[in-house]
Amino acid sequence: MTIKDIAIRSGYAVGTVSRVLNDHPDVSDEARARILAVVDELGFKPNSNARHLKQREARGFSIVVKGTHNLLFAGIVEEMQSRIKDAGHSANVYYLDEFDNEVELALQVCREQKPLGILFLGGDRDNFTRSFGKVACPCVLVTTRADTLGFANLSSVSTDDVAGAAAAMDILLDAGHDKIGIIGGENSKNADPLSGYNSSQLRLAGCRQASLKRGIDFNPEKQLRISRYSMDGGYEAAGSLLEQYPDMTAILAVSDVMAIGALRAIYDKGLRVPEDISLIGYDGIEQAAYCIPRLSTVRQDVEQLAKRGVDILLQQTDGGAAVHEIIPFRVIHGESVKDL
Amino acid sequence: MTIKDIAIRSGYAVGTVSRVLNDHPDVSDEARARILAVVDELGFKPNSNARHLKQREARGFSIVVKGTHNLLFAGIVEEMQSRIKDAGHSANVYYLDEFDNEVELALQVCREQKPLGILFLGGDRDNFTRSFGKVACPCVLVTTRADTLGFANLSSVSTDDVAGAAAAMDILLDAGHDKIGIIGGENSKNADPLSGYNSSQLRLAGCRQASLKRGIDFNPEKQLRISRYSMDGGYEAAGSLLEQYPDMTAILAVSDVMAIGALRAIYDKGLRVPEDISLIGYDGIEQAAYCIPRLSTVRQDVEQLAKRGVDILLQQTDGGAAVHEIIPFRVIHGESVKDL
DNA sequence: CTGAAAGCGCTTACAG
DNA sequence: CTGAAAGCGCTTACAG
Repeated sequence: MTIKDIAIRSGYAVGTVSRVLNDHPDVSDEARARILAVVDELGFKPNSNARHLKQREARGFSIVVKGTHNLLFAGIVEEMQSRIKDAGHSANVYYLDEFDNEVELALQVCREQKPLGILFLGGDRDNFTRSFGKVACPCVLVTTRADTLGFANLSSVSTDDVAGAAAAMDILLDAGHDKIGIIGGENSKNADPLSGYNSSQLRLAGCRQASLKRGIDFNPEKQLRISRYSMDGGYEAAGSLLEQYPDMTAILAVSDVMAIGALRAIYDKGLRVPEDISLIGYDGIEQAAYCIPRLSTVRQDVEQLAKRGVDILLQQTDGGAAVHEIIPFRVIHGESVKDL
Repeated sequence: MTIKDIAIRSGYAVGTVSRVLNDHPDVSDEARARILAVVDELGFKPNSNARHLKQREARGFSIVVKGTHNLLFAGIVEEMQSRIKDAGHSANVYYLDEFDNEVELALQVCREQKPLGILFLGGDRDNFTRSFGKVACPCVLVTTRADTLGFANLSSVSTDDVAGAAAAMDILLDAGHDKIGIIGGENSKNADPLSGYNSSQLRLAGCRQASLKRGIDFNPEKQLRISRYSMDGGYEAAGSLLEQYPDMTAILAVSDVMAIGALRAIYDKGLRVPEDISLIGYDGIEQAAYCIPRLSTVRQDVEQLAKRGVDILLQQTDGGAAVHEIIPFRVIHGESVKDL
């Protein structure tokens, strides 16, 4: 069934049907009523391929989510969708694998859907450097800084990863720990885990800074393990630390998911959190609060990241300049850190 | 940039370019090489709107996932994607909200993408009854039975929810528990939680059967709470049970996610699992194994569900008849159930 | 093996 | 306010 069937059945031309379907103002009430009745009766749905193929004007927003299973992003997406809807717009969400190229996907979306703007949840700096120049619409990168990328149509809303990780580290240091194992997150293969702009790299830099500031040596060889962003990865990494760094008294993981894995690894070695090993995560996902013991962590402000991301995108769509905003994090004191 | 640009630049006609792009056999090696070189040089990507609009023959498979955050489905999707790829096909994944209509989405996908077949992860029986008749391609419903729906093009691969829940219940009963609180899952509003074909309804039926079989009364008023499929929901439901059913010694939740919430609720009341309250979940998601204590649960066989789902779909695509297969579940003995 | 042309189902100036 | 027509970027019989 096509628009043509509706035209025949309603006695109007296809152009008029199209106008009704698109809420075009120049249509008589009579035509609108008649056509909508037929559309309803036949259960007609326009073919969006044809629509997008022809449509030149941009409509709706797109949200590109890097990492299907990312629990932090899951919360942000929901919040964004409802905010976009509240602003009277529609939103399409695209999920891609953690290791796929989000900018290439965005390029395709631009070509084929012509969105008013795009929100990126997470992003790999290299992908942006390489291909973002070809994206024309306003975009906001959420949870990752984009100020140093220097694109005029790319804003960002993020948490200060360096400061956040330093704050997490400070919790452990303040509690008297100075033998701290650290679990970093895997980025693009063979990148230096300690320098660079990806979130794990920034967080590890924060850990090191916090250490050095107190005159405590930071020895990656001994203290650091790199892991996938998964419970399984955290489990392995913590296991390795527990074995090879026996006088360690605390572990910091740069994501809660890995911390949850570490928690179980510690128990499986016959140790307890926080009695034997203190533990702190990062992100502040819902699950952290359901752990036993409740996980101490640094919470990224999901509501604000979503709200400001959408606000800035809407603003930029109206011709505003790119903005780079830092949203404050919050330290969550759970039950997983013990004073020495 | 369009196929026309490639045609001009390569000196061939658009038809030939299209043939090369679609791996059509009737193209000279010379033309193929020249055209691919230009495509590569210009970084051309065909517009899939135009492609799908014109294309009559079906290509690729679609996976429709009901519930963006469903951790059980997440594992299945990954497995399916790799199996479809191994079979030399492509797969598109569509995620929708738990409360959106998956069959309507499938209908749109059929109209616009013309897939060879569709895998549904989760499904609401009412939606299928109402609209699945309009879906023409072979489909497989995964994790939910479809045999009683009676559609010739709809197979299913699922776990026996009644037997699985009865097995979970038996673990508690065998351990000597006879005052068991039960957390059911929310379906379509104001449905009877105890009769019907949705997974929670079937699982609750299994719980009741297992109870009655031992001559133990099943009193929904006292024993049953209905909850959203979330940690938060499980937390609330368990809290309510703990307060209003004080001599309860065990809780069964029809999903692990709710069980994780219940676990924390029990601790927050100053009680311990399994010393004071035994706990068992359902599904066997990865997280259950990371809980402290490790969660006892009934595991759905994710690999087999994915494998058989894909196999049956491929088979049906070649003209096979609809098949309804039951995959055995496995009882996982964690650390969360104590013998009384 | 290749080209020219019709057409997929829409939207959108252009007339009237 | 409405209709007739061009055209979005592809694919696919149909000739040759």
